[in-house]
Amino acid sequence: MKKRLEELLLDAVAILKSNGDLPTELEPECLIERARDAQHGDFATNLAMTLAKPARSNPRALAEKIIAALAADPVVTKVEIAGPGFINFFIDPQAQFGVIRDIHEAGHEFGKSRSSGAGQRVQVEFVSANPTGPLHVGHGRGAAYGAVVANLLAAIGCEVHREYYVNDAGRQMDILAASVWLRYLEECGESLVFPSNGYRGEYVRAIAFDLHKAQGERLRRPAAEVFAGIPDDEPQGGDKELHIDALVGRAKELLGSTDYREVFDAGLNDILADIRQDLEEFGVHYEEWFSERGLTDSGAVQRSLDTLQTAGYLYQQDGATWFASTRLGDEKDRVVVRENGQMTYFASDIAYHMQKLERGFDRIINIWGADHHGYIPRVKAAIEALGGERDKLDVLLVQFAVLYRGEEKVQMSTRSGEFVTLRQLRNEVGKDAARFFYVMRKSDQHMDFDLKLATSRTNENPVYYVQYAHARVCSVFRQLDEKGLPRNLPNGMTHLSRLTEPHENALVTTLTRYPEVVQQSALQHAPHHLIHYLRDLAAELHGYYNSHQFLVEDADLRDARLNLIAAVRQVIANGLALLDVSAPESM
RNA sequence: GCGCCCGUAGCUCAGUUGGAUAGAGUGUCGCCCUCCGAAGGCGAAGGUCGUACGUUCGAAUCGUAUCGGGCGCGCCA
Repeated sequence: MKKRLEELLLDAVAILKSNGDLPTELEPECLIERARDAQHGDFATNLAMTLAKPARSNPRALAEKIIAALAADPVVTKVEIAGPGFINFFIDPQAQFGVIRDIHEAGHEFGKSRSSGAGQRVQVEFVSANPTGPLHVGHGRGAAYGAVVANLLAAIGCEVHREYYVNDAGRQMDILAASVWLRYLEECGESLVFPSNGYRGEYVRAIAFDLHKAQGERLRRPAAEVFAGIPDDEPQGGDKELHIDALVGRAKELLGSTDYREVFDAGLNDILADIRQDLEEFGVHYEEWFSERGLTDSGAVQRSLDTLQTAGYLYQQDGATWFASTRLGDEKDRVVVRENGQMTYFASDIAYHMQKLERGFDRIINIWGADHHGYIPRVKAAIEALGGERDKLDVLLVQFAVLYRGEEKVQMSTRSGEFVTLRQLRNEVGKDAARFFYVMRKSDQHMDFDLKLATSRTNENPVYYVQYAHARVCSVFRQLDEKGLPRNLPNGMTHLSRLTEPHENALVTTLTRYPEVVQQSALQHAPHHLIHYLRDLAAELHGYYNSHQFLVEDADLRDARLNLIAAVRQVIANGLALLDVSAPESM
């Protein structure tokens, strides 16, 4: 419908150009918008206002000329000029009823399109939390957001590749390995002081317990030997970083590389398996789990550095190797190889993005916690230095959610290991509410997540509100059966013109908006638009339900109304499916 | 100190990329079940869009300044 109006307008502009009323070189950006207010008709354009200045004419006069040049269309019942020069279009309500047929025919496909995505290969990397412990509620928002963005992109025709970057190398993982081993030694009966900077969570003990069961005392070393000559920990007046690093070194030394790897992998595999299961249960699926360690093993890291070297972006200073990212818009240059010869995390990330480029994605989307925003310029710089286009990469930032239980803020502390995990959240509020709440707000905005509200089974809860609309339609159809009334679907389609109530016209208009909403949400990576739409649609359904009886005597009207509410049910189900929230038949 | 994000109804948030009288939900108050599910609906009240200049036909939206809040500024990941 939008397109149709745009064509009408462009034709009119062409006529005015040939008349000499408009300069021929003018390229109008034809913007048709949906009117915000029903009084302004269905669609509006500000064309006359934007063209007024170059045409050296006043907007309202120009608008009249445009309207005069406008070809007649049976669908358009009225065109009028309003306000400073808007042209408002009124659409014949009957003309929109086709959407009910469309929805019925397309079913769960309704709302999907191919035009804007057009087979683009898009990679979406999200969550990618270090496998050093279970996912917490902060990761949950990134998980829900990433999964829905991926669904939305797929719905507009993109070929989506969902990926989790596994940070299975690096210092944090070594610290985890050391933590597991020390807990294992305790399991063996050794007595020791656990490092303040180690991973103190209960899950580490569990891993150590299993390790002890599997390996017996084989990996045991006397605590005295382990701690001999290790610099003091912070509580003893030392440096906790030096302390833990020395313990990592000692573990490698005493265990040897094979056994150390055994301990390391025990931690990694156990936690990764937990994360995978957690996400799986949350409805988050990946095409690929990409290993950081694999980048080093395959030589990709070295290769990416060589590329930068040849391109002239690397230099030596203070014994380290630096990437001259300032030349590509970063605030300072970054170290890629440390003085001690070790690669930095950033070096792996350069290699990872090189791989992303090499794999030929048309677009690369990274979803990060908002606290990483300072990291964007250097990654974009790396992409450019590697010969890629920096605009291929979109970094979408997700702010952390602050949890509340009613008025009361839920305290979280990573240090003590007593943070609220995603699993705990799911157990408390359920998958549907968790997913809905996480994407209800604009992603780069702080949000308050009220656990009490998410679990409440009342009208305050927006999840139930939308789901209830779906269940309510299902209930009507159950009633139809119970009353023994027939339903004739084709008959309803031929009598859609019986739908003349304002509620019905409004609902039909809202239904025609759905594909636009999906498209807009996808292109803007903004699932909250979809949520708002679903609430609007549910609200209109509830309003309709309260003021009109569907199961009326008049079979033609009844069939038409049933087709309408069935279409509403379908669209709600489709929207909830994109969110991966269930659409229950009864509640 | 520098950089990025954010200040909209009592509270939580939208605002279609510069458009028409700034909108929802919730809370408060008043109504609506002999009727397909009241987990619902209808109505009322509630605003100097942080503040001040500026850009133009027109600003919550763009620019500058300022106040307030968050985050980031490692040879950590």
